[in-house]
Amino acid sequence: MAYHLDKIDIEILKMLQKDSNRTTKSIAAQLDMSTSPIFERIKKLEKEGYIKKYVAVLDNKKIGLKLTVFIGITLQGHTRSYLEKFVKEINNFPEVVECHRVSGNFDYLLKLVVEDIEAYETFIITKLTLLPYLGNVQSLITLSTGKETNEIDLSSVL
Amino acid sequence: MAYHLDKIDIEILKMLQKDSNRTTKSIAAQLDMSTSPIFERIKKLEKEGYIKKYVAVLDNKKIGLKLTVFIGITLQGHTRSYLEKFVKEINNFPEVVECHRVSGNFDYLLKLVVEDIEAYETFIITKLTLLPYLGNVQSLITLSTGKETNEIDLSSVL
DNA sequence: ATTTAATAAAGAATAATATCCTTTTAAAAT
DNA sequence: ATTTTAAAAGGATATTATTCTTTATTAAAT
Repeated sequence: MAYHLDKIDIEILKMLQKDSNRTTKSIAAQLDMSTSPIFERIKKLEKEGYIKKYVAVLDNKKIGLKLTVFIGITLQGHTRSYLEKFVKEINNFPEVVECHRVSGNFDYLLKLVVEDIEAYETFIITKLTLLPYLGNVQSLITLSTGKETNEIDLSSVL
Repeated sequence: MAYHLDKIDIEILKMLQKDSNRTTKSIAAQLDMSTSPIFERIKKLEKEGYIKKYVAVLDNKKIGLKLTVFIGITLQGHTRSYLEKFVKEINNFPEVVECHRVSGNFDYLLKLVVEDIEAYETFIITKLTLLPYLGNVQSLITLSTGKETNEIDLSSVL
């Protein structure tokens, strides 16, 4: 039987996806509760998989990875085994942070984070175009980013 | 004068962007150091902005947000003030997790996380299409996601 | 309505970690 | 060689996470 999120769980998730270093004490204070139920709820949310992990969010640009690129890709073949192989290969490329199979004008949409245009081109030449069955490839180079977060909208849940 | 990252800093960042709940003790052990320099380095990485924040990564689907959509948008006008207004409006939409100004076939690329197709359509009708100067709008509906992370490739840095 | 059972919260005690401070080491510069 | 600087080590303290026990609340059953 599946565990169901209640209003308090949602509030906890909202806080933790904004700042996971919040202490149980501070969360408890905000929700007018004691620390134990907060602690237990968080543990349950982790165990049940609602919280997948805790990570540090880095400043890409400051660290030297100044370029984000989206790449739309169409494939020439669409056999199941090939699609799986394609995704598997893509997963080995550390520059690729996202890979989505999509409907619409492309088969796949990739998101890359790299140092600069040169690193991008190197990726295309030495990695991407070596994959077989590659069809059309169209890149969207990011000029500026107006919003970039991982925070999902929990207000619509429940 | 800017602070410069050395090999140890990079190693710390690698660990923390995989799992920010690692204790300084555990990081220190892995790097064969004592806890104090690790602690001080982390504080410096935070203060200098290399680490922007710590967040919990949630399981979108499990929580009920089952659909990711990318939307390519072209605008009819391109005055500076309008572009700024556009981004500002977009920032108020909690469904939108990313908004990039791009070169290529679109002016903007958005990433949305919503409950389902219905929520997506509601967004389009009640929010997106109300924005003025909107040109072409093209959606890529995610069918499946082969990779989705925030981990950037630090092996290329330094 | 009353009792029972089950669940969640509260409160207190302990263990582990973060945080701070002082000392030591190592490296660089004079 | 000596001085100066920065980083690391080591230890002490304050917070927090974690565990356990008790209390309260709710729902179910009689």
